[in-house]
Amino acid sequence: MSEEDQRPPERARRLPRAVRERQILDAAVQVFSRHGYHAASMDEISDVAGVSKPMIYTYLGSKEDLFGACIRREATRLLEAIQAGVQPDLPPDMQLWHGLRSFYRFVAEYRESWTVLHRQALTVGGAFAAEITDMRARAIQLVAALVVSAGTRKGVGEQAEFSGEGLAASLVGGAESLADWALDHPDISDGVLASWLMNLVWLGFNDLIEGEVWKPSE
Amino acid sequence: MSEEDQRPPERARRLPRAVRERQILDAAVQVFSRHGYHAASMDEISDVAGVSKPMIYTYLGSKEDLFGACIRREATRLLEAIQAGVQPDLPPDMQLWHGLRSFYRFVAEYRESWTVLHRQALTVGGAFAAEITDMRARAIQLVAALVVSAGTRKGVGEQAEFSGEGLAASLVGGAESLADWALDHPDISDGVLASWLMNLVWLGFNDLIEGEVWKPSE
DNA sequence: GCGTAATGCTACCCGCCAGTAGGTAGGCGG
DNA sequence: CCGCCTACCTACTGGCGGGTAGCATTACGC
Repeated sequence: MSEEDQRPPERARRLPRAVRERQILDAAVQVFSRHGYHAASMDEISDVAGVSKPMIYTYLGSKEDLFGACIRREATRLLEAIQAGVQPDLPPDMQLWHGLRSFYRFVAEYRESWTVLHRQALTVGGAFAAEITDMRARAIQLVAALVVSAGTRKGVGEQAEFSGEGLAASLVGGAESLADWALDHPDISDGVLASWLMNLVWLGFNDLIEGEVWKPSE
Repeated sequence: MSEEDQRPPERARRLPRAVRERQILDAAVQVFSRHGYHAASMDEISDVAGVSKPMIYTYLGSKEDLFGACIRREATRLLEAIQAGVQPDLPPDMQLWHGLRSFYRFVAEYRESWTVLHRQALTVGGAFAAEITDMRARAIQLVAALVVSAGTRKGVGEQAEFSGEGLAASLVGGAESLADWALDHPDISDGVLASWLMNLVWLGFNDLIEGEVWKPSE
């Protein structure tokens, strides 16, 4: 055996900073999504990224900074994915339909991003929890606006049984929960998932069991 | 100043084991709900409980054991609270209504229990996540049974647009999410919360914006 | 070639925290 | 008043993991 064979197994060497940063962020999202913020170790992240630990610190700062960078990148991805799918000039139900489809497509494709944002981010006390809560609140406001616009279009104001924000909160939560459920049922398409939710919230059980069906109006 | 004044501030002494265990569990739930499993320290728990650390280990075992004990106690409490409220011989919508009310009453009264069960338990990998997921799955199955019974009663089978389990998952998720939302709006009564959700899932937006209202059939 | 800056590493420090060793004190039967 | 058990404590250890000091190596401009 010559010493030539002894070269270590092809660890990519001397890459530009931007590329390394992306590798690190990818690894971090993966590890954070598996273990959560506190149980994740910088050593494991550096390992998965194929990079030594000091690199992470020189490029992206402390563990908290790194987590923040992950959260912000994935949150941006998610919001952009949804906004790319929605068309503002459609009627409310069709807007909701497209938003939901984009959302479920995103969750299926980037399940680790979703896990970090949904499950792990809230468990880190302080600034991040606030940031995530804020983002979620904005999503709820958005849906609430949709709901209220659907309502006022028909001339219905606020009543005791009809709070836009409360309804939007349940709807968003229902969508999120169905996303979690779908993680364990990967064979169900985003269209079907969105369809279930549309039928539930737009028609309600009462109409569903009468045989009515909501369908996207071409 | 006599030495009499120097006695340490009345830390209750020589209590029977059962009482101490309850104190410890109460403290643990409180601390876990604030910081999550990993960020919570046994020192803080022992401090809050008014007990030294070795007591916890002799009475309740390791940190993981302690967390398990918390989870199981609170889960039992929650399930019993809900089952106490529900009456099996009522029609499906009224069963759901009573279950929801009990649920929201519980969350309002024991918000720390709810936080531990809902937010923190999933972040501990391994056996607990599975345990919680199982419990949640049972809840979903229960609701699914309710939904399907409401459906078959009307002669509706499974269709592409109507999956009992998927619908139940979104419903349970919506209920949980609304519970979280309600934690920030403590002035809203459990009845109102349950009412919103009933109107959403039983009637749907389409009927709601037409002015229809679901009310408990007393 | 040759400085210089960017890329990248090994090897360490140190604080925090789960878990424990070993001892004290109060009640209780005799 | 004497053993003895149970309740309870102070004070420690061992290691895990965030963070860093200091050095090696390559690219690149001139």
